[in-house]
Amino acid sequence: MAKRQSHPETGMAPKAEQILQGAIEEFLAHGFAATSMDRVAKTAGVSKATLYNHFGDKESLFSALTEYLGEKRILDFVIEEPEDPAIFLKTWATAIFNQILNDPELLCFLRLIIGESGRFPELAQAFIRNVVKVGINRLTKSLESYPQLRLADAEVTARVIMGALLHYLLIQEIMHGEEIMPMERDRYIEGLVKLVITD
Amino acid sequence: MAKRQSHPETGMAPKAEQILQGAIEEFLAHGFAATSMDRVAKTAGVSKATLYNHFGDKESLFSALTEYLGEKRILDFVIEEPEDPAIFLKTWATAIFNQILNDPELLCFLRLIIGESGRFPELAQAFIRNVVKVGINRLTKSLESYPQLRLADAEVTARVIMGALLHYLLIQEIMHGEEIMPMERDRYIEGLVKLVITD
DNA sequence: GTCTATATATAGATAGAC
DNA sequence: GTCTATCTATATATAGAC
Repeated sequence: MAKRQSHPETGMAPKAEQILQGAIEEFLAHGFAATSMDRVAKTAGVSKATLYNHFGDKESLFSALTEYLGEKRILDFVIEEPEDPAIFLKTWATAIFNQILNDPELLCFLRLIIGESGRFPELAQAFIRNVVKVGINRLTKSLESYPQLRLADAEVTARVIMGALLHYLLIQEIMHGEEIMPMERDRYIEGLVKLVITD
Repeated sequence: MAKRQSHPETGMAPKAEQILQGAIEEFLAHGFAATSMDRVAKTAGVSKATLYNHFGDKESLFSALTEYLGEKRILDFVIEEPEDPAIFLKTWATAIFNQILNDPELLCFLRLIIGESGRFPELAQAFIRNVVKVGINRLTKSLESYPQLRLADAEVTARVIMGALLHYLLIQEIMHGEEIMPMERDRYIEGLVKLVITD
């Protein structure tokens, strides 16, 4: 019987997983350039040589990390689609807000991937392909399943809704604007739903 | 008669202005941590000592830079408000899109201020106070001047519209998603306007 | 595979001449 | 005020023992 050498879910060697966890903590907190490999090694509890042995260099480690986090956090929300589109929208928005706002790691990941999109355009594009596009396509399909909404352009509507979500997260949470431009979550969701529901 | 020692508009010493221009180029391209003071000095065409003489340290230089850029780029658009709100919205959105999309420096500034909002929360907050909040307040006022829109919540509507704008800029331009999720600007504006205009 | 110790480059910041 | 030259710390990355 062989010894277990890889994680049953991620298929990763235990040491690699351990390194990645340390790397996530450091990179999410400080960004790419301000994170040193010394600190990653220390946080992960391994030596620097081990770190370099598993991931060739700093950029490769960072790529592996964003890939890992991008795959875990899919915005591909599947919720029931009740008859009333207003209820659907409110339920959907509330669920996705709660999920993201209770996941500070995801908020930091968003900041990171945006902030590094100049140096690492391919990573930002992977995020768009695997997360943003999937989520918007799913929402577009859902919107299209409600013909009574009489939407002129479902995809644009889906993008606007995602944009509203993003705006809230970016201003209130990521950029620390809560006290400067306070806005209650329920009021925001309510207003957004009413904007989409034309009656 | 005294020699002219400061810029007539910014009130800055010529050398300080020169340094700032070099700093803008470097910081916008590489972010805070990845930008070295050596490179800033070289790009600005001064020695490192001169640089430190004008701006005490790297963080102070960065703060001065974000303040400078934040004051120049106010999203406080004042356009005429025609009778038809649909025309107003379309004109407003088109103008602001054109302004921002033709200003790559502003796009990089957005990326920068978001990316560094972890290390420099106060700078992000200053940006929100001086740029985002002002712009949203102005738009809210404009929306309120059209009672025929019968908006349930003008401020939320203004935020959603700004969010739609931001989403487009972020996905298409800043994160290089143009080829992955193509979307024509006019189609997007059209759809956004139709969403707000309930008829 | 994992460690300690180290090589080499470059960072932020300053001293001292002019 | 501005420069050249330099200090000190720390960065990425690797060599070599085990």
